[in-house]
Formats: sequence, structure tokens, C-alpha cells
Amino acid sequence: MATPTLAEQIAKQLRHEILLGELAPGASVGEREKAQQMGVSRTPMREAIRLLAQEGLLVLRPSMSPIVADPTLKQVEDDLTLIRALEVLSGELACKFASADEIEAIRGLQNRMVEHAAANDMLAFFETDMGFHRAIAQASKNERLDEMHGQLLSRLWRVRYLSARQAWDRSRVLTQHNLIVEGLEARDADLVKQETDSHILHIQRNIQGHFRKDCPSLKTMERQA
Amino acid sequence: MATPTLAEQIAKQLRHEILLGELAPGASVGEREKAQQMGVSRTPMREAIRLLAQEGLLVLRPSMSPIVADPTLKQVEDDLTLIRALEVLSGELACKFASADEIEAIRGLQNRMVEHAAANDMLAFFETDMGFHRAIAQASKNERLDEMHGQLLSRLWRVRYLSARQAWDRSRVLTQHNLIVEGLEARDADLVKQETDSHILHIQRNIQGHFRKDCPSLKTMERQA
DNA sequence: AGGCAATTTTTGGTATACCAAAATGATAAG
DNA sequence: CTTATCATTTTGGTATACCAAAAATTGCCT
Repeated sequence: MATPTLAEQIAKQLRHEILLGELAPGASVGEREKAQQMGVSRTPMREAIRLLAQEGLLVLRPSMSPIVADPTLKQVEDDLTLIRALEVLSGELACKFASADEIEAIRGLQNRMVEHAAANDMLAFFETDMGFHRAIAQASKNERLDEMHGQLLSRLWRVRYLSARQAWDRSRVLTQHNLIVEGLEARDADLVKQETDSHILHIQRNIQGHFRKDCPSLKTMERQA
Repeated sequence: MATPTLAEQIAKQLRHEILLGELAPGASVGEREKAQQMGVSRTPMREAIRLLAQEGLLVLRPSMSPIVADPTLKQVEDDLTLIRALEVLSGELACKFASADEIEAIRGLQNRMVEHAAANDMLAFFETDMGFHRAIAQASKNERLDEMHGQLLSRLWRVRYLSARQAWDRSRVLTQHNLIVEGLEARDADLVKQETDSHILHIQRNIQGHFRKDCPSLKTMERQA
């Protein structure tokens, strides 16, 4: 049974559709409809929906179809506050426990980001960025921490992707990442913590700007009315 | 549909059995067997099992019955490291955002703990202790943070309960809690952070001692061999 | 025309049946 | 006595059928 379970495949597919916007925020995802549409039975579809709900990408409602999450600015900010704390902790632990190889690999990711920025490859740049943060969480050698961080990151994937489009500050990202990597290489926990904190705070500001521009999610406001 | 779903009731029951030790760590919980035993079908039992697995109380194994989790010291320490960070953050945010009523309620919990300690009511003392920490997380007004903190806390419930039996230091707990409450009342984030950090560190030491005494879980060692 | 009520439809929740893969145990060969 | 292999059994995974509750619709009554 080395092959991933069907529910997991469905979850992966759904996650993909949600994060890429093929399934718009607020869209209903009835387990019957979606199951038939994807040619599977309700059981694994149900399980996949639960998985994504747990990840925060879907919201379950009593006696109604689950809908694609459309987080408010407050919710995103809360998530970012949380992820900030987790990444600061990750950085601290990684300074203690990361192997030289792992730090080298992180440096490698940073280098790849430089290349992608030079090549103006937005998507690759972004995905490597996510990988960079994931790698640090893994290097903390704290499995739960890594787990929760990954969950939070996937929850924020879409909004970070959208806000990162206005990439006036790719160079800032690279500079900050560079400081973080240097901190890790020097095993300087204070430096890593400080720079990580600052880095996430900047991301938070970017996202706030993004929300203001796009007008606080029309659909959300309508639903609240 | 105000009544909790059957799967949730099963999960609640199972959680109860696990935390109280009626289901020993390492015990197998096949969905067929347990479902028949509880007089329900496999479907909600399956869902309940997934819920508890997500909470970390059960561990899923490919093509084998799930078993009751029997965390290693390292895993518990990782969880505590994480919860320490989350509670420090909670305390900081609570200083900013908690209402006066909420802080008063937290003070009330502290007073109840004093009474329970005086009455030598272990269980009530412990449960109020848990409520104390939950209340601070809630007062942070960060829903995700509260959510994750609750999850982590329930995961650690059993080991904390067991280690808290050797309650030579109930007075220490009360003293530390008192400092935390005073910090909240004074909205002194630094004090709250510092005392929370210290408090959890002490708990961590207690639990380490508990593990050493009880000999690092025989069953775990056998299974690893 | 507007609101209310009965009915219809859709929803998730649950039970059950079936399947394929993997663990287990028995058995035979070395 | 050990080991390899084959049959059996048990497991979780999946599909399907049924149910009850709640949402949505229709049409009636005011």
C-alpha cells in the first residue's frame, strides 16, 4: 500500500484547484457533486474535504455544502502572527540542531531564489521561497513544529502568492533571507530570530497592502451583510 | 442539526478512554472491532479515529490497526517547546487584547486553584489548571492560536496529568500563576512572557523527571527493538 | 404584491457490502 | 531447528444505498 490513498490524491487535486483559484473563494464544494465530477465515490471525497477543512482551505457548515475559505484580513493576520512565532522558534532551534548539510541546502535554496529572480521567474521564485521557509522548519528537528508550520504555510499559500505578485521588494526578500542564512551558518540564534521576525513582519505589511488594494474581498462583505 | 455528530461523540468517548488510561498506550484500535464494540458502523468510527489521529492521541499505520499513541520523551518535549512558545505569545497578546472581564475570570480560576489545593482535590486542581491556560489562549483573541494551543494541550493532557500527581510543587504552580495573573492585570507583557516561559519550563522538568522514574515506557522500547 | 406555509429537493450523516493488499500463521523443504 | 513459501485471515480503502434534517422552492392565502 505504498500508493497514496485515493482520498489523499483527491485532497491534493482539490488543494491545487483552490490555491490556483480555479475554485474561487466562497465556491460551494458539495461532496456528491464534486465526487461525481471527479469520478470517485463520496467516501474518499468526504475524507478529502475533511482534510482540507482541517487545513483551513475549506470551511464546513452544518447541513450545507462546504465552501472554499475566504479568510478575512484579521484571520490572515492572526495566521501570520502565529507563523511568525513559529518561524522565530524554528530559526532558534535550527541554529542548535540543524546539520551542516541542512544549512547548506538552505543556502542552496537561497541561491536558487537569486537565480529565479534574475530570470524573472515569478512562480519558481515563490515556490522556492516557500521551500526555504519549510526547510528551516524541518531543520528545527521538532516534528510537531514542522507539521504545524507546514499547515499554516499551506493555508497562507494563496494570499501570499497573490500579494507576492507586486514584487517590488524581491530584493528585500533576498536580502533578508541572506541574513537569515548567514545567521544559521554562524549558528547565531539571536540574529536569525531577529531577522526572521523582521522578515515576516514585512510580509505581513505587504499582505495588508494587498488587502486594501483589492478592497476587502467583495464576496466576503456581501456574505457578511 | 444542533446535536453533535455521531463521529464527534465517538471521538469524545475514545478520547476519554485514552486520557484516563482505559485504553493503554500501544493498544490497537481497529475500526471494525471498536465500531462493533460501541454499536456503531465503521464510517463514523473511521472519522472519529481520524480526528484523534489528528490530535495525536492515535497513530495511523498503513494496513494495520491504529494504536493509542505512546509518545517518546523527545516528542513530549517537542510538544512542550511548542506550547511554551504559543503560551508566551498568548500571554503577550492577551496583555494587549484581553478584556477586563476575561482577566478577572482568569484571576477567578487562579483563586479556584488555590481552594482546590487547600482541599487537596487533585483532579479539580488539575482541570482548573488546564482551564487557566486555555483561558489565556482564548484571551489572546487569536482564534488559530487558541485552536492550536487547545490541540496541543489535549495531546499533553495525559502526561501532564500523570506527572502532576507528584505534586510537591503545587505551591510553585500557584506562585507562578499568580505572577502571570498580576502581569495580565498590569498589562505587563514582558512580565507575563517571562513568567509563562519559566512556568512551562518547570513543567517540562517535572515531566522529564516523571519519564525517568517510570522508566522510558517499556512498551515503547520493545516496539523499537 | 407580500408574507407564510407546505412540499419538494438537496445536504451531510450513517450503515453496509465488497475489494485488494498486507500481516499472520501454518506447513513443508532445507 | 530454521527458513521460505503459501494459504488464510484481518485490515483499511472504496463504493453504494438509505435516512433524516434542513434548505430552497412553490404556491396559496391574506
